[in-house]
Amino acid sequence: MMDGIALRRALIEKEYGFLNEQQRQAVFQIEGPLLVLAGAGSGKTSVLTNRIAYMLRYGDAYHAKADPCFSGEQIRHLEACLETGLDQQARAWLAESPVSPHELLAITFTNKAAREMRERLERLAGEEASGVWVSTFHSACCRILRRDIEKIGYSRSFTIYDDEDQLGVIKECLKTLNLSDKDFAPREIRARISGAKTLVQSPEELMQVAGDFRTRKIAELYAAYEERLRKMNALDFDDLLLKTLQLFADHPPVLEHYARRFRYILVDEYQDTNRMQYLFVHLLARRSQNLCVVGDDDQSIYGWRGADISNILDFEKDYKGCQTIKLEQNYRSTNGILSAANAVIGNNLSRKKKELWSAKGEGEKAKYTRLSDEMEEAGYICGEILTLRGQGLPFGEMAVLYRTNAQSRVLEERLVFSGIPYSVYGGLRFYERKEIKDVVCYLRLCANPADDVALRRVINEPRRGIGEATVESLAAYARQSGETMLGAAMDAEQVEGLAARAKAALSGFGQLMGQLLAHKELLGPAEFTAKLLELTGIRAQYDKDEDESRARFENIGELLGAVAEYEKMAETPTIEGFLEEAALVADVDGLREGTGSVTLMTMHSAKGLEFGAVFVTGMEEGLFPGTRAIFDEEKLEEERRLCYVAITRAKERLFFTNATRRMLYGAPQHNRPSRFLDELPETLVEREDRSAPWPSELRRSRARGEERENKERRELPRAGETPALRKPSQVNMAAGADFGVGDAVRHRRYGQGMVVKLQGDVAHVAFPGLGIKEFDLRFAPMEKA
DNA sequence: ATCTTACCGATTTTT
DNA sequence: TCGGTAAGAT
Repeated sequence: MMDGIALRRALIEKEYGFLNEQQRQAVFQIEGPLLVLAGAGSGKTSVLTNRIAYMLRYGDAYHAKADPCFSGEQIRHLEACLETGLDQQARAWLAESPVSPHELLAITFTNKAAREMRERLERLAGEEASGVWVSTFHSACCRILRRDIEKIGYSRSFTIYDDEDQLGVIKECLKTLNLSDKDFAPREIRARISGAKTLVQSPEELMQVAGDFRTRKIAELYAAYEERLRKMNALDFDDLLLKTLQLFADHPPVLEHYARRFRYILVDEYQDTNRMQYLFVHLLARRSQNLCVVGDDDQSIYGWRGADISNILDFEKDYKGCQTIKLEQNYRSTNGILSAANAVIGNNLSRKKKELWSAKGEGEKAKYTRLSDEMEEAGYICGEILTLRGQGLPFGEMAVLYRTNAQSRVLEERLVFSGIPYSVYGGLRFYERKEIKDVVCYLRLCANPADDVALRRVINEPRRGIGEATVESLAAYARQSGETMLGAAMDAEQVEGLAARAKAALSGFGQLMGQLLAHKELLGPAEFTAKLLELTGIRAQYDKDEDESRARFENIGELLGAVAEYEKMAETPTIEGFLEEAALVADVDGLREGTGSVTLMTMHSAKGLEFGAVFVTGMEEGLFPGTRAIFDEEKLEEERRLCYVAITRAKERLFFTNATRRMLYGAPQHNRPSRFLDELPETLVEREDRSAPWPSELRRSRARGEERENKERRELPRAGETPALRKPSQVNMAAGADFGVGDAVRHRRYGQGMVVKLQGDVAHVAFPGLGIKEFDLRFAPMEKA
């Protein structure tokens, strides 16, 4: 007969019998650090949610050393349960000091992941689940900061700036520092500042490590940027984490409070954490050591935005006594697809070895097809899509993946032409639309009168005759009087050097804001927003009989709907609360699932999704892997991981395509097939070359017997006409040197190459590792080497 | 102040 | 090729 401990274990194992051995191990291991290396499609979310549900219900019952001391009657009942399954009674007896919901913190990267986890958890654990903090890094930090940010010198009503707002601030800073946005592209500055913040580097620290003039200037910009943000009581997305770290560092009792509270912490997608996120988790978990991280180093594809893969690779070093569990059984794909994925990723050196397998059969072979150009590629894909549809696969189960968004256009054209329903993922999100952002900025200005960025945006929206010059005078006045711009606008009469008309316009705006602020006190968020639309004239502005106006106002209607929805849901609804939701939960109109259309998206955004059939397009050197990755081993490995992610999205069917010749950014490219294709074993892929010896548009026009127009298209050399007989003036006018086939050349961007073909003004130049590119010699920044 | 035309530059993206 | 932005016209 079993003892109490063994019986308890047996029962709990039975209760979680739907999980595999490794998954169960991960669920039951709740004390101490735990690293779960979850391969693609290995049931990671299931482990995460079941682990939480297990903790809430059973505590540490599986590993508990204390004898449960069951009575004879209990034992009889429980043993019966071993056969029949557990009932409520049995479950209650098994529990061993269950974890309380408020001791749990589960962190994800995206709102979508948080929502999914919360939903699944509620299904598993019911009511109790609502007490668990399931949130993104950013919203967890936001919550912490709303409580205590005053301790580090911000007001609790701080505003969150998105990247567009950031650019505005950076442009302002460039002016103050007298720097040109030509030399310091605002987007680059933003990336550099974000990079520094991600490394938890202050402006001073950046200045200290700055080796060159440029970086020193960037450090100055960073300092100015920080100062501006602080004045405006605003935080950017990085600040949500950074300021939380600062709060923890400067006020240990605050950290103490959360570290004590969150005895159990789970982090999803750990391979994507950056330094700030690592530290945040580390600080909270240092005391309890009950930290469970789940991730897959092979799916780390966000290194370029600060994700530090060594966080997951070094977890075992950081957390002594850590348990590591690998989930290698895949529940998504056929073995053929998994072997392809394993083969590709096996070429990476810095990784934890994993080998995916599945209980599904071998499945259909993957198919690689080489086409002539991107139009042919798109056409081929449409053909295959229709075939698959004919075989009964719904459109909604198919995805076309590409490396860059620019590739989607041609695909879309062909899909429309073929009458295939599709939806493109990516592009402008709801809260980034102009009309929405305008309204949101009015709301923001009402919530935080110091939000000068919002003011600049709305002060002349709709048009009320306040131009750039007026705004700059206002800003100057505000700067020297130490007021906010709104404050300055409210006593516009004081502002010097302004025409009477400008002053009048400014005070008009000031009065408008005064009215709005008064109404804000009296009305609920939804009513207030409606009022705002009237008073500002936004409603009137869009009240025109044009399609665009109507569409934009419809969006505003949706925004009103979102405010009303928020008002219904929130305990104490406020404009501030709504704005926080809008800033952090930007996916009101995310990808509509189950719409029965083919999905077009980048390989990056496909992470976490799955489809019956997947097309991985543009498999070309220079595109995938991209030019920048080819000479950089680390970047190349990240591209390879991206390839792995793309492949593992497929459940049943997998297609690779590429084109001999591709128009990219208006310039024709000739790329060799991607090296990732070479890494796929011959036995796993069926290869077909459908590329034509001539460019397809040429073939088409020939077939139609058309005359080729000379303007854009180049003439092919005709028989009897050699390049040497061409008028010299047409050859290399600007280049100043005569090029011939076989010449070594140096291109400003691509470096050393060799001319392989000359057609009039067009030279075909081969670059090692990059393939052949075509240049118009009259303009190409290229010289003889 | 606002509208129109010439340029430049260009992975990947969430919060 | 496309879109966003900067200088020029009205």
